[in-house]
Amino acid sequence: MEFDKAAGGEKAKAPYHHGDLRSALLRSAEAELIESGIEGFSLRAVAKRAGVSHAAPAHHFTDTTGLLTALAEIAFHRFVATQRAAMADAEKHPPAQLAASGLGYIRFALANPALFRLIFSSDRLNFQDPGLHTAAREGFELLVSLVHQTTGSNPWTDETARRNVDAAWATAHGLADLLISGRLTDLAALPKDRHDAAILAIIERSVLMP
Amino acid sequence: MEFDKAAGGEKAKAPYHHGDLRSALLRSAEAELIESGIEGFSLRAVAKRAGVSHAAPAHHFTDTTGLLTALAEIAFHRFVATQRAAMADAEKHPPAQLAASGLGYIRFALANPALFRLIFSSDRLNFQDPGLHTAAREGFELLVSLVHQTTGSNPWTDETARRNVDAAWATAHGLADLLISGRLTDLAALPKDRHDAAILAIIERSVLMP
DNA sequence: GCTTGTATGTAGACACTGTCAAGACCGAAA
DNA sequence: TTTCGGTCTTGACAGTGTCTACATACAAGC
Repeated sequence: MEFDKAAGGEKAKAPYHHGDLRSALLRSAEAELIESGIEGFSLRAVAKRAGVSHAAPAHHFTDTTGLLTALAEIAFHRFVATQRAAMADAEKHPPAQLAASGLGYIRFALANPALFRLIFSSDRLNFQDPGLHTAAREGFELLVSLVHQTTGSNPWTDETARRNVDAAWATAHGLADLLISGRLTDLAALPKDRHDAAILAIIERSVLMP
Repeated sequence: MEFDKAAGGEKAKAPYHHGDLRSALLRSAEAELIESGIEGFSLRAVAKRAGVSHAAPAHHFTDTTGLLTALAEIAFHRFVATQRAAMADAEKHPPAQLAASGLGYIRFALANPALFRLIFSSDRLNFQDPGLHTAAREGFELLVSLVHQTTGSNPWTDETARRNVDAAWATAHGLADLLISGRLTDLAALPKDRHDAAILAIIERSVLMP
């Protein structure tokens, strides 16, 4: 059983009150998701991994949906952070930034397939949840602003620009989803530089410049 | 496909031997999948819907994976058939045929979101199964041949052509997956003709002509 | 006509699952 | 000290997949 160092510095004997069970459960939930997939995900396994009673997760997150929703919120933040990191490594003019964000999108999926599946293909998430809703919106707004800068048209008002958003999103998303399900094997097998170059090329042509 | 054989209506008294339980179970499985989603899918619910004992499905399909794999095989055939139907309605020159197949791809997803999710996002399928493997390959080969005809290069041998396959597939797949998860709401809200036109335009630019 | 074999289903049991209600524990406010 | 609210455990319940043993029906072989 694993226990993180609490602020009190207690050891050996587990105290009745965990101290930071909420985040420990989220960590266990991610590990379980990676190991068993969404369809094999089990609240009780999460509890066991955290070394806690079987009903503890429900106490913190109401039910399975609650726990997965909280985890999805975290995942979304990491997802957007990965996109921003890829952007930081790219040239600073808009088209390159847009393509780089797509590359980050795909990198996150490849590095975290279970989390990617969770946030995009699970029917056990509550998108009414304000935290998850905001986190998801953050990613969308990044994409919109990148398309805006790249094409010079505002997707919030211009329909052609909005179609460019759809196209860029779909291209990156399709590549990500097909890659993690093992369906673009030869693209996946390319060495990193050619792999990235191929992806960037595909994403770039998805947006039509005016 | 192999669904309806004996269109015999429901009898009042069920005989011990159902007669065509295998296909009845597949029909029930599809209905259950639509109603409960993959994550809520239950063998026992399928059995109950078919009016049969709880262990009957396992007898025909070994386990849950077996039943879902058999259903996925049927779904793949319908999926490819929908693509071919869309192609039949389109102009007969290659680029239009390729784009139309993508439109069919997306139409199937919108009409059968549960089946689409099953064949593309489930970890409960056995792709080693010959039937499923063949069915899946059929769709891929259709795409490859369309890209071949459109660009004049053979994707099986030419790498650039292969990247065009990746791009076309990813674009259609991304649009499909995002649409059925309700993420491209304004594209989805367009009237049918403009909806189709927008999709065709996005798919067309995904493939780079030589 | 029989018997027998084999498909096709059923019935029961087991270890799991999520969720609910009730209680045990602990820190701190009163 | 007493009380109280939040944290966590315990026990129960119905529902799950899958295993085993058993029941039924149909079509051969004699």
